[in-house]
Amino acid sequence: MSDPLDTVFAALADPTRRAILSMLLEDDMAVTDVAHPFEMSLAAISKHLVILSRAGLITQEKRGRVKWCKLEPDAMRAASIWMQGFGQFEAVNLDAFERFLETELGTQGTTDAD
Amino acid sequence: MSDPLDTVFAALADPTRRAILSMLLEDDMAVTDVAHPFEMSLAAISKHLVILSRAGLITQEKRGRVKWCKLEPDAMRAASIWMQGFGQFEAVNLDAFERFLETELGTQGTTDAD
DNA sequence: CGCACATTCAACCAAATGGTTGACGATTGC
DNA sequence: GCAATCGTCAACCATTTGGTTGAATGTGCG
Repeated sequence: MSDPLDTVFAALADPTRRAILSMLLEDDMAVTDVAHPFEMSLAAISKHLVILSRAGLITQEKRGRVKWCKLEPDAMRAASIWMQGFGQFEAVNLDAFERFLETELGTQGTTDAD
Repeated sequence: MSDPLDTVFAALADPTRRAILSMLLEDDMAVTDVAHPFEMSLAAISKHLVILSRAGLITQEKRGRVKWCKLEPDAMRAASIWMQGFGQFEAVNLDAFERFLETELGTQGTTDAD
């Protein structure tokens, strides 16, 4: 798994990780807070974050005892461009995108973070 | 793994499968011909094709004893749109795309189909 | 100092992945 | 009809993945 496309696509193949990325779209977050909405141990989330990190999709910066996670959307460029070569997709159809994001976020079962 | 994004991204995470998709970009192909450039058994390729099929990225039609594989780029739309929500990537930058496809194809070790 | 908190490490586990080989069911062509 | 070809199936294997728990490390706070 040396090709960056391998690691990026593999990282995106897991719904938990995609949900984490969606959360980080709103704001940087501490590991504990990332973990909060999921019904899964902190250690499991920590592993997911490592995978996202290795794929370059997030960066983590430790401030004090808290490690902050920051989305790095540029890591998706290569993968996005690769995919677009197949479909010659036009520029983002924002309506479709919004419906999609809603569906995606709405079906995670993780949405009722209080 | 019921979410279509799961299956599409997972399918794309493997370099052999991405190479197959690139090959199908040029033309429909029979399973045996898809397998030819790879140093791997026909059965292995057959499995990869099942995965691509289940992800909707290809369709297969049996004509006689030959099964033809056809690229279905529309299956990437959802995933592509999902990704674009993160980066607001512009529509295909063709230069960048071509460099990428070249890199991608050039690093597969699958290019010397005779 | 000493405890509570934030995060990772280590060991472990079940299930999935990516590959192999060999047998098998269709189909075609001599 | 029979042999060769196309492709999948089944069984098997090693490795990876995604999760668990419990201990360890590092940091802040009263």
